[in-house]
Amino acid sequence: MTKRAPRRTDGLSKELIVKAAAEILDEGGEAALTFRALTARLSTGYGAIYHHVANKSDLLAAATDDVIARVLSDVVVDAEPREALRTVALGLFDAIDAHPWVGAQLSREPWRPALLDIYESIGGRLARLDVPDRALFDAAGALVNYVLGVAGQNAANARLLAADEADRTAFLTSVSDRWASLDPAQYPFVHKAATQLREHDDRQQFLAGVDIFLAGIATLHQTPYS
Amino acid sequence: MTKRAPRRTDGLSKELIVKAAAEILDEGGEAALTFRALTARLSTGYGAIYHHVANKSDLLAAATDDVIARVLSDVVVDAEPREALRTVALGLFDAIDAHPWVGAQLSREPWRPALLDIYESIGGRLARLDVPDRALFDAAGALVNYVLGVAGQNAANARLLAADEADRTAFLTSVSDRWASLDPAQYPFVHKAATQLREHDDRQQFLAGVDIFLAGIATLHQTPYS
DNA sequence: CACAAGTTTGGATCGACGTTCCAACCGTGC
DNA sequence: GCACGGTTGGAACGTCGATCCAAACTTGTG
Repeated sequence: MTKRAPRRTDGLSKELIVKAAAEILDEGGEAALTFRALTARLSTGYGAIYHHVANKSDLLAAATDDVIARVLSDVVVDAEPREALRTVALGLFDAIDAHPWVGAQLSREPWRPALLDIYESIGGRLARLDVPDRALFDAAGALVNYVLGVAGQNAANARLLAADEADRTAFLTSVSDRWASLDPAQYPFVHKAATQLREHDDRQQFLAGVDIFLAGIATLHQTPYS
Repeated sequence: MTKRAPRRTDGLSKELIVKAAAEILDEGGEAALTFRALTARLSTGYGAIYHHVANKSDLLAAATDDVIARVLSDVVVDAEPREALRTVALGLFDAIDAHPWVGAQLSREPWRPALLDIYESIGGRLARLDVPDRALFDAAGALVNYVLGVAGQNAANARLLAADEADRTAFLTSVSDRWASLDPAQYPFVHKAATQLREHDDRQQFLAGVDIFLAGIATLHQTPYS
């Protein structure tokens, strides 16, 4: 006669579950989020969780929407558009840097509310930069895709680094050495870039990319579509 | 007494396995590639496959390297750099469009040979565009990340569309309708962009993004780092 | 030609995962 | 005090990647 565990007194809710999921993701990465780990942390069963959440994708999407919404709402509304765009981009970068699983999720299921908000936040501010209407859609898509690309890279890096700073520099020098030892005849660019790879700062490089993009956008007024 | 299946006469090899894996991926998407499906197609056992391949990541990476190497080697070497860059970018786009699993893999494990070749191909041609040395690294990173972002998006779209053209337009109009029905006060940009979303061409939009980056990169000569 | 050593293959098996299903539990209205 | 529906806990199922080992073949050596 095995007794059943006592029923929880406080009610469960989707928010509670999403919060617990985000904690697990932050602590152990994407691989750590399993329904078993969730039931353990919430001391409940599968049934309770599936009653509030459709499936694992739903859970990941909800957690991602949470993070992104927080980032975007933090940006001051009436800042100068060009500066606001850099703030939005950097905010997204930092959030994805702190929660790499967000980056992976954004490039895996891009049709959820989180990406909608990102498009609005970026596209709306581009419009205030006097980007011609016909180019606005393409420009917003390009910038969002650049952010998503960096997001995916960050997530991938976090997946094989244990978020340890010593690991990071060790990894960077090891890759840099491998790049440097490549045949300069076959890989001239990568060979030369090895030094900069070791010394570069992800965040600064990301911002440099945003600036390149913004500079490209600025040329769109002068030379409208032919 | 169950007899063991007869041993295969022709030898297995990593190339053969990678080829079979690529076929399965093209036919059924990423979810279809399982070791069980592989053993069935090659009519062999798990042991034989694991003898030539370390694990599933290794297999996916090898298949991806194959596709990317083929694309990059097709680009004419001595074309005008600016045009060559557009050719490289479009080649990558088309390859990822034809094999969406490549896109997913590139944003999941970006430290493999495939990405190295992409960096070389793009960075090398940027160097011939007289991009200043100090900006070259950032510029190449930006362009590669843009390509990776689009790659991830393409892979995600392919994951929920069955590669059916009718599905695609139906999906596009359905999303477009949802965008159009959003509150214009809360989502002014997305609301307005709904029409262009329905009518847009992924390939052209991708190229427009490449041109924006190239235009931004062109400004780097005139205003060197301060 | 024999036979040992090494390589390649086939498939049983393992543990973990997402998900389904259902009995037990509890609050609420009658 | 009793039925009923929204909730909860956990056993069970099917599938996956991966491991492991014996059988089947190849190669080298005398």
